[in-house]
Amino acid sequence: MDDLETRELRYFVAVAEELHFGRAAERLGIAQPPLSRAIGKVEHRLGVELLTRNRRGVTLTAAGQVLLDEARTALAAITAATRRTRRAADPQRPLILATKAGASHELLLRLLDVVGKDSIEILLCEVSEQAGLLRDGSADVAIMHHPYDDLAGFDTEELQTESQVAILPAKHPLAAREKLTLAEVSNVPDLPIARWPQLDGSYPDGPGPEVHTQSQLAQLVALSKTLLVIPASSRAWQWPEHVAVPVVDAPDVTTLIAWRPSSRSLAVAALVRSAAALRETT
Amino acid sequence: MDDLETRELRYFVAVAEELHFGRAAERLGIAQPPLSRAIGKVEHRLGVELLTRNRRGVTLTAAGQVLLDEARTALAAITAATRRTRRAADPQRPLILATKAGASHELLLRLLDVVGKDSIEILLCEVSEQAGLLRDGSADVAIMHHPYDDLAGFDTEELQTESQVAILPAKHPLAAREKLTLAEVSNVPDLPIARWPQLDGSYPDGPGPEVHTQSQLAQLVALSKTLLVIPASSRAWQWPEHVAVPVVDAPDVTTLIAWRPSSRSLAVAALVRSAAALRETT
DNA sequence: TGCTGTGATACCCCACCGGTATCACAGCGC
DNA sequence: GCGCTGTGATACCGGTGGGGTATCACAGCA
Repeated sequence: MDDLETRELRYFVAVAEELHFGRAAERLGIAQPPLSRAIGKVEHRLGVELLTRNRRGVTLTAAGQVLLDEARTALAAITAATRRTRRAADPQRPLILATKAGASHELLLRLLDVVGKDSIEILLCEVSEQAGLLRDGSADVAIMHHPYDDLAGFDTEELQTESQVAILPAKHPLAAREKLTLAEVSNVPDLPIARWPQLDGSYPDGPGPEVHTQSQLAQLVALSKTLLVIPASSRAWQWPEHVAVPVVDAPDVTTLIAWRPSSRSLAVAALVRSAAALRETT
Repeated sequence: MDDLETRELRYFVAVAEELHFGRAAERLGIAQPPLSRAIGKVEHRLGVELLTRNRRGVTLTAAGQVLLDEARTALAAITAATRRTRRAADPQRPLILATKAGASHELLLRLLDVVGKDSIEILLCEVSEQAGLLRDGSADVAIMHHPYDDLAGFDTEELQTESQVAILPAKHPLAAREKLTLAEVSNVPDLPIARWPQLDGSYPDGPGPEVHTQSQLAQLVALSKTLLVIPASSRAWQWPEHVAVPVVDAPDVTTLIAWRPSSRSLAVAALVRSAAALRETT
């Protein structure tokens, strides 16, 4: 009836993200007039104003913001449909496991050891990307970390629990300490906590540096610009310029294996079983 | 790039559900040849065989089954996008609360009393429909019941916990009992447990009658065809021909209020707060 | 007062969706 | 063996509409 077409969703997301018809059109590989028309038609069909075109630029209305969120998830579902279908048709497809680089490294090695390296493909991703990769069909299972990652909508199995350490520049006074508390690390004036981009791509206010990848963060710690608190097993973080100090009152971090509840894949179930068995033998 | 169009998703779902091009075309309001072409084109683009056309009928391949699931959720996301956008643009929209008819009736009345009847619209639905209504934007919040309903993907707040009762035909010998156990009610030869349709619309095997609405079930109990075990507060079930007997070892049922985690609506948050406050004063 | 950069409008073309007519083929009754 | 029926696929054709170019309207700004 008045469902939006895939094309219209893509077009709107492009405009809403660029906030500029010309650039959005370029990104989409079409000319600007058809784009204007398409967006106008969507607004007319919905009976809702999505964008306010004032002199010098475009802004989202509240309804437009809602549609941006919804359109993104709808598009993810659509690409997931083709991806999962293609993969379902491939007889010897390996499972794809998404995990943050460097996190729970030993556990991952043990898991690979048990299930065999060939039956799984590892997809290394940046912080908190796993949920999106599971959702859009790029991955079948993911290693995630409570309470860091958003587990909403996934089935999970706990694998291990561990304490957290502060990663500090080796030269910093706090690096010599035997142990630290959250209070001590949360307000170090010369090592402000780094700021990650929010869902809309903007950064929260604060004194810390802006980062969007793990390696940036590692670099910034080495440069004595920031500190961070992470699970003890995140070995990839340990540069020579880093020192890890236990944070005694930081909440424990649970490593979990997560998958989509609607997945009926036997291979996923077997992998989860293997991972859970791994936990019990340790 | 090679995302499926909304139209193609709808077409495929229709064919996959009907397993018959002619009927599917009729349901879609188009002629059969364009439908055949469209499906063929999708198969070609994906490089995957979705349907096997053998003499006398069509069947889904494994990949086709995957696409059917994925396409359904993608379509739900698409319709949700327009619905939520329209609702976001409506300044005095009431919240829509989905709930099974008759379940947690008193609690619902108290909630309406607190927040005001005009700020909420009640959407009565059949068993386990709430999740779908939340997902496709038909409802903003839902009253759900653990462990009956699938809470995956939603944020929830517990509201109350209660024991369960067996609903029996008044004339049945077991109806005279003070209390019952799960073992006693689970294998009564003349009152077999009713069978609900599964996700694919088919019914599981078993001796019990097939049902797909609550009222059918209530009727069947009154006719001495089946029995059921439900939360004690489900008052709407209490026909004159019914008797409720406590089932002492049945697991407690928790009534929850559920909403989509991505909802940033202040009204939803306020409603949840009101509901939680209701719990504490009781 | 131009100049620049923005999105909207005017107009044209052709790709593609959907329609009708027809085919290919398998079951089935005789 | 013959039609007859019911299935999905193919052939062809016309109209809608998406995309293109050219241009406008208008606001900032030197």
